[in-house]
Amino acid sequence: MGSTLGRRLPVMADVAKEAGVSHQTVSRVLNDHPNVRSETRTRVLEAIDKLGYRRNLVARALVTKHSRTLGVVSFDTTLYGPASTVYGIERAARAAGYFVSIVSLKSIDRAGVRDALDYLADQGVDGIVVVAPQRSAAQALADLPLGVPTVAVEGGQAGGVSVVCVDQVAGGRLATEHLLSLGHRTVWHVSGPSDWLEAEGRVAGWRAALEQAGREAPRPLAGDWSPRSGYEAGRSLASMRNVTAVFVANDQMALGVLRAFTEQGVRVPEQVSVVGFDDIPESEFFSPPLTTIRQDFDAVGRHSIEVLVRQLEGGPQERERLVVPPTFVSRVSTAPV
Amino acid sequence: MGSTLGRRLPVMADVAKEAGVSHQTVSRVLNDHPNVRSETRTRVLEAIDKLGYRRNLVARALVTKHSRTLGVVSFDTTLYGPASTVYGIERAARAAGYFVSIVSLKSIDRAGVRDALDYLADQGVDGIVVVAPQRSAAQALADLPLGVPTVAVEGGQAGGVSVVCVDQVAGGRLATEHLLSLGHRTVWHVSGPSDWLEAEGRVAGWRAALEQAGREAPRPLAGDWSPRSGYEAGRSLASMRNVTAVFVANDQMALGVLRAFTEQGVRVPEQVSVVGFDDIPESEFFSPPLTTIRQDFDAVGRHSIEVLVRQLEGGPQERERLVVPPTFVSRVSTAPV
DNA sequence: TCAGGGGTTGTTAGCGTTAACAATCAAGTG
DNA sequence: CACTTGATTGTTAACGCTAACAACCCCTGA
Repeated sequence: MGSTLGRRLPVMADVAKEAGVSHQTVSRVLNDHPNVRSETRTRVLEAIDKLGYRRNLVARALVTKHSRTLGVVSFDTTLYGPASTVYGIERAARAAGYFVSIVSLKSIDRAGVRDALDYLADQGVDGIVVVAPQRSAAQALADLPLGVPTVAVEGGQAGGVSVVCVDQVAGGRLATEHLLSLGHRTVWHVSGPSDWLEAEGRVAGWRAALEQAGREAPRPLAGDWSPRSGYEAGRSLASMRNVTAVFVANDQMALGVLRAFTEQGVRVPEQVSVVGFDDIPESEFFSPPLTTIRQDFDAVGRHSIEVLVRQLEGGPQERERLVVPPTFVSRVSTAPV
Repeated sequence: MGSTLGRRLPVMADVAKEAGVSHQTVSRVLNDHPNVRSETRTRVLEAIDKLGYRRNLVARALVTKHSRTLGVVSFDTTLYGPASTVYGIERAARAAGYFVSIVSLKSIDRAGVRDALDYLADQGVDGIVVVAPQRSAAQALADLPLGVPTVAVEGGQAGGVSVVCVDQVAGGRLATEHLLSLGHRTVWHVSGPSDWLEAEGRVAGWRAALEQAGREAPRPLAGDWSPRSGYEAGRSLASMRNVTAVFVANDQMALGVLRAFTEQGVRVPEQVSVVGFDDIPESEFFSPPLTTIRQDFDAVGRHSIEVLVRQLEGGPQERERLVVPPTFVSRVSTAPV
């Protein structure tokens, strides 16, 4: 029994022998080199087909120094925002012919980000996308001397690397101006955690709109993005007499606010108007359906890959900064005073 | 100028020279071989440190035939369930020392699954986790002769491979029995798409509980997991006189049902009781807070990696089938008749 | 004293691919 | 007809690592 079932997977040399050519010619066919006689090409292709040959990408990566793999570092991909962004990234990367290797951090601190980056660099990724919504993550990026092209998503002015983000300030402004245009004296704000750049941007936009209208900005109530923290903020708000309009920094917290108001008998939008942020799929079915600011996470994901691939394939580029505008989504949680 | 700044990354040979040993000894230190004099070891470690050497995992994978990368195929990681599962998988894999490469499908059909699997196999992953909630995906798995160890999550009786899943039937039963115990005559059901195994399991559990109690099962209304489809089912339900209890196959649809009821002036739980499924973070803040069945996605993710790693490192194993029990979460959307 | 054996280290040969260069052949050029 | 040119193919040498084996050390015990 010359060969037991030690069925080794076929390698390039096997194909070469089968087709009666050299392994290099097989390589040429696989890599679409111009100078291969079309007859030879078909012969090779047939051999490949017959043997069920699949090129070994690891060996290829070793010699080319390119793995065609991109790394993604993200924070809690359980949240709708990060999940959608990563989803967009993954699809765009695949469309561009890259694999995606993911690291989800449960907390983003300097050390965590550095570890993740090291981990990916070790694996030999060609480029990295860091979904870096927290200031600390953005900072960690700044002082990393890693030799791999990197793009930051929501990374503020993240040092040294290109950034793709949604214009949070414009979003905050949009929400606040809408409320003001409805005749509300002022607008309260339930913010995200203070070390998140997105939270900061929304606060800035809210404050700017208020100032521009000559209104005083009340003290914002700080949440942590969770429905529960929104609920707690909502209870505070409900107990105050003069609140008629609230801009909540994300839809999940807005849900909590709505719940608190309902419990306290505060009617939305009759007594208080509420605007959220994100436009998660659920918002349309809240009670009442939530007016909110929509972020195009998919576009953010796609753009980040575009920028990264441009850097990868077009040689060293200038740092880019790509800003995606948010849009206003009108539903029923807001009404004139 | 002998060396321009052609700063090549250091390789093992460089470390070897620096430490005055052979490259093989460096390899031995890196791989924790027992027979290395501790003095030599420290010398090598120092050289590694000094040069900032990092082992090239691609070269290593080429010779060992192991990439220490696991592939994950999932469906729409934007949904809470898949997202949480993948999150659990990723963390468990990393803890076990594996990288994770992800492919998110937008629609799961046979061809899509096959492509994804091929794609990952090409990349040289050591094992694959397929989050295969649809019947078609599970079937695709059945007739794949791929040589890579694979585990299916929610894959029903997926042919040939080990499966980790939540006991959907038990969940459906739990929900229905709760409603029945509250004195409701019968329980209506808003189901998920019929080609999803999870949907099917929940229907089966609901039907079994009803039968066991000697009640007739009304015709289930089919949804597609989205809040909108729940909303539509809710409108139908609201227009019917005899509905007092509804088991909805996921929390998002339950939100839609709640919304429809609110619009039609049907009060929950006073007039109708509603039970959801999943226990997403928002459910607690629905109006009213939703009684639901909790799935431990994190545990599912962890277990799938455990099973896979066991297969990877312990040689060929028996097919396993690991079932995670769901739990009942009582809130305010249900009440006695 | 010398054979035997474990601990420690070095040498050599791949892993499967692509890059660089050499070789061959047919076609055109003066 | 010798000579360049371009297309096509083959040969050889890496890429950076680990496995297998060989070599050497020092210690033991007869």
